[in-house]
Amino acid sequence: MKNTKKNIIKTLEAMSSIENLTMLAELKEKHTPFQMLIATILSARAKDEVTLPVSKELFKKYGTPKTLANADSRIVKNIIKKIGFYNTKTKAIIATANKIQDDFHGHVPETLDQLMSLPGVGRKVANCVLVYAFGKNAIPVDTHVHRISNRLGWAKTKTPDQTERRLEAIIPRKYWPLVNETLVKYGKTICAPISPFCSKCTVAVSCPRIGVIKSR
DNA sequence: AAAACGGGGGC
DNA sequence: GCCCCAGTTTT
Repeated sequence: MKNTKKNIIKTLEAMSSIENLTMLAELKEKHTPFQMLIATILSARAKDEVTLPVSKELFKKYGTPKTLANADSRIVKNIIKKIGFYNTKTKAIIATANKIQDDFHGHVPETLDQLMSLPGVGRKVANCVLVYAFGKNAIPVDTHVHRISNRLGWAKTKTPDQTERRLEAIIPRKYWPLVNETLVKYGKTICAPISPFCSKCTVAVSCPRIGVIKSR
């Protein structure tokens, strides 16, 4: 099957049959943009089942830029310890809270460049905040999106950055926010990194199986 | 381009 | 006990 825009949209719709929301889509319901930002920073290379409860626990004490900016790093470190990379992440989220206070009047910025200027925020986290916290058009590319895009032949790329450019070129803007949500859900369940459940994949017919890229 | 950061969950 | 996990920063 050729990678026309119509076919890609059809494939995305076919993959969206999975009913569970991603962690970020779930968090969106009851959390502020600042809390979405912090939870997204914390989620890097960590599992949702750990990140979710830890984030909620953190927000009980430090749920605003003001409170987190002035937090005791030892207490924060202890709360988020289970996530891993906790030294780095503690420093990052406190510094980010301070920068939001000092440079952005206490509000999470809404542009990609400004978000990426925050400590601990790279392109993926910034794009996630744009999509999940502010409802803007962007395509956050994590390992799931990168892996599946390459398996399906939508992209033949080495880096997530290249994948993002490619997807933005071949997918109409109005579908951009769906790409991350759909592919992450699909990647967690069917199109797994190591042993994908191809027998249960509803879009296998569209999958050229151009090699199986490494999990990381 | 490669290394460092990391505890917890799954098997 | 070993491997993996919604990346980012530093070397």
